[in-house]
Amino acid sequence: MAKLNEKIKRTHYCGQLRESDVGSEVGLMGWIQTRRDLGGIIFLDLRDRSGICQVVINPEHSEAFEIAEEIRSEYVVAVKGKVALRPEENVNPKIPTGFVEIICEQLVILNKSKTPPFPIEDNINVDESVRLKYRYLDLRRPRMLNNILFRNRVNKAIRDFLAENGFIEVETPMLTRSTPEGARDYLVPSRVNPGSFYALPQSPQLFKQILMVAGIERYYQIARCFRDEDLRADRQPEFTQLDMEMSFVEVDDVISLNEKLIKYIVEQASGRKVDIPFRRLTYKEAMEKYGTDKPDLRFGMEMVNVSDIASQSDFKVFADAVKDGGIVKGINIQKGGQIFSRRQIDELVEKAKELGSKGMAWINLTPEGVKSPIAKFFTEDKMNELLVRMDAKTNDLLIFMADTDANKVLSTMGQMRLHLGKTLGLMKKDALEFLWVTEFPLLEYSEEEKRFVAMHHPFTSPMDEDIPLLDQDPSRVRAKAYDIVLNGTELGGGSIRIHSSSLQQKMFEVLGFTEERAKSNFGFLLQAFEYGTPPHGGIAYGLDRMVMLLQGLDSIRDCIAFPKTQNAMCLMTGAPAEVEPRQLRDLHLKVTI
RNA sequence: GGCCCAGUAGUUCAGUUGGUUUAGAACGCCAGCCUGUCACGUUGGAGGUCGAGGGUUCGAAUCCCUUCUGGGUCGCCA
Repeated sequence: MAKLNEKIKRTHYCGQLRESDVGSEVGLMGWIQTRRDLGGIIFLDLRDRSGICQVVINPEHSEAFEIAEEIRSEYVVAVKGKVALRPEENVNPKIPTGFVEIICEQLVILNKSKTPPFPIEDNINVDESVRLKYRYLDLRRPRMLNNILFRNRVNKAIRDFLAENGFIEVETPMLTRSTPEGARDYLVPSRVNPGSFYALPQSPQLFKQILMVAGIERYYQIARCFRDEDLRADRQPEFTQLDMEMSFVEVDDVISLNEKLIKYIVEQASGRKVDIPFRRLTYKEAMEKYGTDKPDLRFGMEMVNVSDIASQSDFKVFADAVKDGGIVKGINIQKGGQIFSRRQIDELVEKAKELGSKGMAWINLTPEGVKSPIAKFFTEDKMNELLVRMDAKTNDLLIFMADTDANKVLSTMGQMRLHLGKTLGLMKKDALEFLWVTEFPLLEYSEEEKRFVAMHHPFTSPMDEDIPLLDQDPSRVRAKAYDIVLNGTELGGGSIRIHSSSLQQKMFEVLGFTEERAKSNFGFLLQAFEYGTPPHGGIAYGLDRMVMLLQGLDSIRDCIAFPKTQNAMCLMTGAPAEVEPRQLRDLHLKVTI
């Protein structure tokens, strides 16, 4: 094995060679994708970060030829040779470099490789655990490399845009204090302070607010965050947020700046156009029309409230639901009567029950007239009124759900809408339907804790006109909070914060914090707020999710270089692992299992 | 914590009514031949504690129990 650069200097990247390079003397370095040994002539496909090109070794160069006979997959080699145009009949149109090849003059093996456990190529079907164990090989695959490169472009676009707009990147501590509320913390024992623990940040929330008090005015950070909860395809225990905060802003300022940011990111990283401003829905509208706070707007099928008409029918299920304070909602599946057979409609009814509904009524508006098990309960007038309300046209299929629990109807119907969207192929993967959801409730009642908890977090500002309701009816207070939704997935969320220490104390009061507890957990924030806090607000994005969605991936694991498994383990390093007793002693810890 | 799916050569899988099986195939790997391949071809070869442990049985990859691992999902994720 020769020293690097002893004989060959790298002059080009494999994937960039074109017909215009024909005749030039090049030095290439990379990995062997494949060797095709025809006996009297050997072809090597050489791969580097940029792509693949073919190297030809003729027997005239006996030294190189002997070396080429030894070469195996994933050997690291250096090649010196001349770029030549391939004879017409030997062009490979499948690769960008397929018109040319390197006539090898010198070949050096820089390093050997064991046979990889799986082929380094796209479209492999290999168990993810094998890929994770050999992540360094998995990342060599073009598709994975492309995800990493894409993510890098997203990060660069973020930094370029925010720097251009006066934002300052500030790092905040990873070792911080545990706070109540929210997810389970990852704890780090302190050696110097026996019995005390740091927590890894769930988000830099408090620090970024303090930075506003500090006069930074515009902050951002691509921040690693930690939550010790169970994993999912779109959830890892450590993940990355694009976190930002601005002073002297209201909701619309944050939203409009972020629309420009997202437009810039998508255009720079993907080269795709994005129209702004995005659509907006209030939380209430979203729930009433789509049954969720993160509607997928790639398709319509909005829910329609028909409680008033339904209550006047003789159909007991409808009438009773409304009478007992519930609602009846319908969805018009356009041309559904042509798409769904009677048997498939029955399957939809089954699906509705699976989703938690007591049942599902339907009306099929066939060219011959109304066909429906519930038609007999409606007078002709009421049926017509219902059809008009549902905007029903011939061949449309209308479905209805009713319950005394209005929220249950909304959520079940919302899930049914998603099921229909999926079944009917309406969720186009390449669509980008951004949406702001605004005016979230400030609080929600926790049955488990028998008290109000913050829906977003305890520092979210109520809407000015709702502040009086804090005392009267906390459940009705709306917040200056907003979520950004993409294709039915929550991309990020934020709010205008409370900047008055008295309002903040009031908020803790409503949340049932004693004064001592508020002081001990958040005293530093309350104290900071007493020293001239500017009005401020911000937003945080799940960056892994953003990359996943923009790249059309099914899991954030595919855009994280070294992700963890569902058991929160790293199959490559074996983390987490036991430690030496000495380390535990230093930390004053005793393991009890 | 609950539910569901999957663990058999390096990889992807077949084999599961318990016994003609010495557990097969493809790709990969190794060796020979081959001067225009690019899924090279061709001839031959090696390679397995059937995830682990226990049980039932004359006999277990196959049935039962426990457990581990990977994935999905509900709970959880301010």
